[in-house]
Order: sequence, then C-alpha cells, then structure tokens
Amino acid sequence: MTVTSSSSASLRLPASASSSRGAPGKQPELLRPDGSPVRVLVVDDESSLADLLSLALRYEGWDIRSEGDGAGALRCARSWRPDAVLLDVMLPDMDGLTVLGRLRRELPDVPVLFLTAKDAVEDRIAGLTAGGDDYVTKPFSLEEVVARLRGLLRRAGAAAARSESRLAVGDLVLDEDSHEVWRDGQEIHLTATEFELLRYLMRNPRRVLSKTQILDRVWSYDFGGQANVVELYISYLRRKIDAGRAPMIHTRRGAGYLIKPGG
Amino acid sequence: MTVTSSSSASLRLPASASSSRGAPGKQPELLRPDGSPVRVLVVDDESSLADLLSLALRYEGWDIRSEGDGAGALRCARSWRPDAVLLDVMLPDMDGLTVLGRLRRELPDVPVLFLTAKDAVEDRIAGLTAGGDDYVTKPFSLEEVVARLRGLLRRAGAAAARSESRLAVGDLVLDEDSHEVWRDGQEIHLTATEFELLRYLMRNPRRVLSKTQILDRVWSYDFGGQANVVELYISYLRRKIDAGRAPMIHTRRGAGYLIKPGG
DNA sequence: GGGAATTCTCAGGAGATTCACAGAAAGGCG
DNA sequence: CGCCTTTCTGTGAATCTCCTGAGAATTCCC
Repeated sequence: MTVTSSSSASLRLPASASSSRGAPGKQPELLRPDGSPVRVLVVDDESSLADLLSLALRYEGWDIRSEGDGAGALRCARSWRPDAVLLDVMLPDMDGLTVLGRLRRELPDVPVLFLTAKDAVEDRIAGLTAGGDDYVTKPFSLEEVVARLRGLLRRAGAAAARSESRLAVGDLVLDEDSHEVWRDGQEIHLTATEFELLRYLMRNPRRVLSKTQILDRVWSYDFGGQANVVELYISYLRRKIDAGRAPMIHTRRGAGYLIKPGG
Repeated sequence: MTVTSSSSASLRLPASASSSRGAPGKQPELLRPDGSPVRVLVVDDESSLADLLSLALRYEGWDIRSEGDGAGALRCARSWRPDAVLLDVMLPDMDGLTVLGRLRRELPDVPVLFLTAKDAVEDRIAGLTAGGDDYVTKPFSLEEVVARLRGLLRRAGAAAARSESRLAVGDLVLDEDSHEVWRDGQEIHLTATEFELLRYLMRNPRRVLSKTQILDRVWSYDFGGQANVVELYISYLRRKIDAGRAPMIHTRRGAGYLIKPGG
C-alpha cells in the first residue's frame, strides 16, 4: 500500500479572500489547487435522502456525485478522486466499515463524514472518528451536515485555511471550533439550536432567509412542528445578541429575516 | 535510558512553532530535516487494526506505510527508510524478535514501538525496550500509541525538540514524559485514564470534542461500555483540576467538552 | 493473600433546552 | 383611524442532557 502523504487533499481558499461572505450560491469557499470546486461523493441507498443532500451540497458550490452502494462508491472514488466522502454506514451491498476500509486504501487522506441512525450509535464502531473523520446521526439538519463537512475539509486542507473557523458579521463573531460567540468582544452563551440558527444567518449575511428556508436548513428534515419555532428562536437570539445594542437581526415582513452589521 | 545521539534520525520542529495548537490535522509537529513529514512504518497482520492505526497516525500529519508481515516490513524499511516503526510482535511469517534483529541491522537508530498482547509482556519485551524503544499492550487507546510514538520520535530527534514534552493551557501544565500535572504550580495526582483524557483535551485546546470522539481516542478500541464513562471522568478531572479555581473544562451541551484557559 | 486504588455500571436528580399555545404588539392597508 | 395579518414573546410542560453518589468488579501493589 503505497501511501503518499497529502496529494490531492490540499485545499486552499479562493483568491478573492472575501471569506466573511460564506454565502452559498456560486461562490465556493474552498477550492482545489487547480481552482475547481471541491468534490464530494455522497453514498446513500435511500435516494430521497441522497437527493436532498446532493441538492444542499451543490448549493454550497461543491461538485457532487452520488452513489447508492459500496461498489459504486469505490468505483467513483477510484476514478473521480473526491475531496471528501459522505457515507451512510448502512448500505445494501456491504458493511459501512468494509467500504471505509477499501475507501481508505484508495484515498488515504480524504476525510469521511458518516451518516448513522441514532440508536446505532450505541453499538458504535471504535475509531469511527479516530482519524479526524466525523459522523452525523439521523435525522440530521442540513446545516449540520454542511458545517461538519466544511470542518473536515478545512482541517484536511492547507494549514492556511485552518484559521478559517470563524465567521464575523460586524462586531459579531462566531467560532465553529469552540462553539463560542462574541458580540463586541463579550462572550455570549447560546444553546445548540440557537447556535445553528445564528451560524446559518451569519453564513448568509445581508440576505433575506424565509422561515421555511430556515426550517429546512436548521431543523432536522423530519421535524414536524410549527413553523413558529423559527420566530421563537429568532426572539431568543435577539435577546442575547441584540440586547441593548444596535440590532443586527432584522425582520422583513412577509419575507423572512436577515442579519447585517449594525447601522 | 540509552538514547543514541541520533545520526540520520534528527528531527526538528516546524518553522512555524505554533506548537500550542497540537491540533491534529495536516500540520505535522515533527518534521524531517528536509521538511517532509515524519515517516512511520506500521507492521501488523490484523488489517483492521493496521487500518485504524494508519488512520490515526496519518491524522497526526505523519507519512504512513503499512505492511502485514516481517518480510514486507524489512523490504519497506530498506527502501523507504522510516523514522519510526510500529511493530506487532506477533507476525505470521516470523518471530517479532527476528524482525527486530534484522530491522536493527537495517535501521540502527530508528526507534521501534512494539504492540504486544497483555500477558506476553514480561519475558522478552521488557528487555527490548532498553535501547530506547517502547511498547504498548493490546488493547490500547489511540492516544496512548500516538503519545508513545511522539515520545520516541522526540527523543530520537534533536535535543532542541526535547522541551516539547510539556503541554500547557493557561496555568495548567502536563508533562508527557513524567506524567505529572500541575495547576498553578501545584502538583495534581491523576490516574492513568484521567491523565489520558486530560492530555487529549489539552492537545486540542479551545476545540469542542464530542463524547464519541473522546471515547474513540482515549479508550481502548475494544471498549464496549457506555459513553457515559466520559461524563464520569470529566467529573473526576474537574474535581481535581478545577476544584475551587476558575473552571477550565467546559461543557457544550449537546456538543461535547472543551478545555480553555480560565475566563 | 489482602488491602488500596482504579475502572466502570447504574440510577436518581438537577437543570437546561425545546416547543406548543395564546395573547400582545406591530405593521400594512383601505 | 380601524381592521386584518403577521410577528413577537410570556408561560409552562415535556423532554433531554449532564452530573454525581453508591457500589460492584477488576487490577495493582506490598
């Protein structure tokens, strides 16, 4: 097994390092050395989920391919050389670990994000996250998958990209590694859901996000509750983020919410 | 401890000595004289273990090759010239001692970390470690293997790198060689597991580590228990580390734990 | 062999978090 | 200005996460 260290796995920031604008759309944040978008291979036999994921990841500006079984995944890995793999541990033709093992032999340095059922965590497989890989349990939110994938890509990439774990909008700063948030230098404690909502807003500054959009992105895909939770959580966020200060979270009546630097 | 004052095996710290961020990833902490990453040869016939080890070591930023038997190991040693060898003493084709002997003829100054079953320790292995080598018994934790390997590489390398055996986060200091820990100058006694957990946290300061991550890294690969032990040991650590003082170990509900200087 | 130290399971309880509901407040429009 | 719609937020209940004491099992050490 001839393992060259990092060959294809070096990633870099785009030339126009306007990195604060993590705006999904057509501006990928991470690029391959040749300037082409990052490649992500999605492996899931449930086609509806695979479609949902592909769509969301494409929206990040990444190049996506999707496979429904282990054999296809390996074939694709071999020929397409993705920069990251999103792998459901339950596949029809082979055990997730088997796929992982062979994948590793093919792409030693490519990070893998596992999708696993909630209860399967208990009979977890030792070392699932050992090599810097990560996992997400179903049902997940798209924001979570995207965030973890970005984390993996960031850490697998060039050292220069390492500092990029922070989002900033005005004097509001969010650190994805430590899960810390500051406004004007002062630390603010957020709950898990508040944190994800804020991260989504901050990754789309100055852009109106509808309640539906937010619900689809930040809440799990199987959430069955009222769309009103978004209002509730916006309210929570305002209390913590905007309290006293110039408001950064704005309501666009009939359209949605947006975040922008005070003023 | 007969530390051969290395010849070819001189290692050095990376130019950018941002060593406080022992953050696993692509930033190797130890480099060869030519700036390329350290090379480690993994020799184990159990492929799943070899894969797990390769994964974890590669994540340290090292260049890894893996062989399944003594013959292959010797071949690789000869042509690839690794900086360290991770050697299972139970190999299909030849006795671990034999492999070691020939390895030594090939690479006189390269340190070897033995993997051995628990009960086989006594007799012969102990003697082997006299030359600066070390050993780890199965089942092991990844943190332990990585730590020992780092220790070997460090000691085999330049003296300048010697000071690197200490981790510090705020006024908390941990010595990897002596296994001593101080908070604000005062020594704190930790059990083996507590020590490994703290080391893992301190090697990833200001980063949220999930319970699964911790379990995968700090506990043996064959541990089958509840993820709840992590909570328990965090609790123990807090009692010893944070007692009275400003807490350094923080809980991120729903995400994991992180350590950071008081504040 | 016996005592001490260590590791780990189990379960109760404290507290944090999520969410539905409903009335209050605010915005838009004729 | 009055009415209707949309958004905001207080309340409280259900749930979930995490902490920790007690004690069993195991290992270590003398």
